[in-house]
Amino acid sequence: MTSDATPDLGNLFHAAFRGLRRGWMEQLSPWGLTPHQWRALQAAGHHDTGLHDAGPHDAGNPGGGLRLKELAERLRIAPRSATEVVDQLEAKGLVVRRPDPADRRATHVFLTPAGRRLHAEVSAARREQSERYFAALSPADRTELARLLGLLQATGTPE
Amino acid sequence: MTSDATPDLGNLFHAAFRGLRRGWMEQLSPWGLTPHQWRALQAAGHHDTGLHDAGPHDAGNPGGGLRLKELAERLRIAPRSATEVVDQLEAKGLVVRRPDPADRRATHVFLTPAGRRLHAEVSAARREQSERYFAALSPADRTELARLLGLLQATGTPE
DNA sequence: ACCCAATAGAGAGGCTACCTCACCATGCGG
DNA sequence: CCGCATGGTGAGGTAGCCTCTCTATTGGGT
Repeated sequence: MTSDATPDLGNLFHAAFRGLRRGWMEQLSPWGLTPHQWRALQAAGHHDTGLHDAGPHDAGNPGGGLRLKELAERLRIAPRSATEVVDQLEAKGLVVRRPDPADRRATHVFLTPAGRRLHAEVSAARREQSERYFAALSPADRTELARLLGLLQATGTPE
Repeated sequence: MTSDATPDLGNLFHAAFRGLRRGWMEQLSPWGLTPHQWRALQAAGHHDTGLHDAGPHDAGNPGGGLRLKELAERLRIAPRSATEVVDQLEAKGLVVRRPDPADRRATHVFLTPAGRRLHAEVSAARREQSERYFAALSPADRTELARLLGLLQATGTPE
């Protein structure tokens, strides 16, 4: 290539990330989830898990409900596309739609027990795979990497 | 969630990488290139740049010639899909197809002068953007990051 | 020298994940 | 009660990828 004097962090980053992502996608397929479906499930689960019954500060947001609009924003897709992802997850029995009692225009997405279970399973598997991937690094190196990535994320993700 | 108990390098990695990639894709659009088109151009240019950039001294063995099959392998797409990408690049006047004189079944892809110029431009712009992205890190940190990514790439990318 | 499986590329057709535009029901300030 | 904004979705389009199939070639075995 051009020069190894300039390691080109961008390329390195890309190459390294690809290894992680490939394993990640292979991880998903046994469960029949596409990356986006997983992300949606995760987004819905993020509201659901642990925050359940949290209540008052989430006005009219009963525990696991994520509006489709919000979901679209999180996945950075058009609202219409969020409808599709939710359709798919609903067809798989992983989530359900429930009307927002406070705003009857809005629909909330809830994880079903199956959805919650699968979310937990995939989370665990993903963590384990991630663990395996980063096993090449010593604990000190991992800490260091986390620090550096944190720096990048802080400046690189304005929002 | 468990996000602060377990730093979860995977997530961190993903988040940080996304910042880089977003900028990268925005970088491409002014030139009317999709990420895949750029990757294909780069793959073709990889054969071309630096090796034979000035001289068509061996028109027989294509200095810039990349078989579509090879291109497909590099982009990790089906051979048929490589045809499409090359079609697009050819329509833009960035590459040309030329038959392999040694194997008349094969077709080689060459960068046109315009393609070579654009490749250089985008490379420079990308490097600059990358530079800006990693500006959050001190030189020492960058070296460190490069080392860590190198470790990951080595083990995480078997091929 | 020939035949036949293997290979390179491309045509046809299909799938999926996105998008935009139009539409309906609802909410809310006048 | 009206008019406009907002949440979700039906309809329809596009881009990128796939597999299946076809043609032209190549090269090894007999």
